[in-house]
Amino acid sequence: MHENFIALDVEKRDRIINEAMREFSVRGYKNASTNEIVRKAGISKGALFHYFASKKELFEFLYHYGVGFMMDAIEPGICDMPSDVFERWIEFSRLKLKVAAQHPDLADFMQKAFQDDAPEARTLLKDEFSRFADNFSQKIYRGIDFSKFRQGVDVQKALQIIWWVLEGYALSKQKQMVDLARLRGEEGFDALILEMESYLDMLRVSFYKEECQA
Amino acid sequence: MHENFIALDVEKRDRIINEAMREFSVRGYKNASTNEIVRKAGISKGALFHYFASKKELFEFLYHYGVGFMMDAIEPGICDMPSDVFERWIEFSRLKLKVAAQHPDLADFMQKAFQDDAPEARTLLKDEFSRFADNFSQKIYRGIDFSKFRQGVDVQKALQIIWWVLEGYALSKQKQMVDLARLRGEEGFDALILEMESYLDMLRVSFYKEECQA
DNA sequence: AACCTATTGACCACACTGGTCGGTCGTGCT
DNA sequence: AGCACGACCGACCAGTGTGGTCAATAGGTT
Repeated sequence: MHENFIALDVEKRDRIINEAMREFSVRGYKNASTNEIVRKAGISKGALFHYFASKKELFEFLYHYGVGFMMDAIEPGICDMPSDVFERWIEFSRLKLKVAAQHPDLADFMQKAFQDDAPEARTLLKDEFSRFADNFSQKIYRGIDFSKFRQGVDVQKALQIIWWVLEGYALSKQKQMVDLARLRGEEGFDALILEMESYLDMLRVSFYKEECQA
Repeated sequence: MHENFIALDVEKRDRIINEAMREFSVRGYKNASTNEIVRKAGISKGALFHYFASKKELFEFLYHYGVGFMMDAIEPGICDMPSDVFERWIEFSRLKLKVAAQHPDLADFMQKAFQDDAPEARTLLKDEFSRFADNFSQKIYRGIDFSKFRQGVDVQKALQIIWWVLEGYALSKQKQMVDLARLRGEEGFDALILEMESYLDMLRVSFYKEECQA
């Protein structure tokens, strides 16, 4: 269907993808305006509908593209994850935050698209994402070394707390992340990850047996 | 300005307030439709513009009303808060969650209204909310008993963690809260608060000196 | 020249907007 | 009864923005 589009110059194609994703994520499927997309992407209305038969098809392409992108970005990094929850989840968060910092439009789009309630946006593609998410949640929860936890600690609750702290940190630094990634690249980003680890270290002391806190 | 509206039958007035808040919160200021509001509230178009001179004025009324409501709901409960962070913040969360469970439209509206980027929605009223928020953050942070924390614990980070856990819990149970509040009232709600406390207890053990964990 | 394809942007019918206004109706006063 | 009043109604308005179309064009290749 989208041979025309795929054959496009990479720069132009990426510009269209980015602007379209941004528009969809900011205004939702229904209120997203194709006029606005073509204006921001610097192409003509006709061109957009030359590449994609309809708004819906554009959305579906973006969704498919987004899932694929996320897969490629995260999958290789989580093949063999350590059995230590902290190490594992920090690594996972690092990967996730890196994508979110380097491709904020794409990350926003995927998040919002998943919870968009316009019927046109609620297509079979959700299944695609679900499979992808299930795959991940397996890799995230399967094979954690529970023996490191102190006796008397409710492990399920401990995991939940660790997760909330990771999410909380990520959320609180979201905007900073994007700016930092743009201005300073790796190093500024790594400093934030380090700070995130310092929060988790406090939990490690709390939840792990003393001999497991190395 | 809104004497007509205020003089209205309470039931009708609340219906309009609720539906209007819901519409604004789900679609944002700009995309909210007065047609939809009157339809859902079961009044005529003429009536709405009889009560409020314009869409903007309706929004401002709702905002003002919302701030007042929150004040009345939370203020009395946080006058004399305990110096123990856990007790204090649990109580605060309880109050906040209760409002959110019993008046979800209002809670959503206040949250979304504050971050709406339509210029009409970014009025001086933000100041009103800011003052209200400052007032709260004082009551929340001022006079906490830091002496209970173990030596070597970074208190600022500990507070942050506690906060993230409270937020995380609230977010994860959001939908459940609304249903539970509607179906079972107090008791179901209290069970959730109890569960929330159990998470915090784990942190109390971690962060507090042993003699302060009673 | 002739042909081809990618691209343009003026244009379409239409959906829907916030707001208006002539009119209806119930109520209370004279 | 006649009258005035004000709450309320909903058809209607001009305006805006929509997704999508299509004749015209630009630019390259033969």
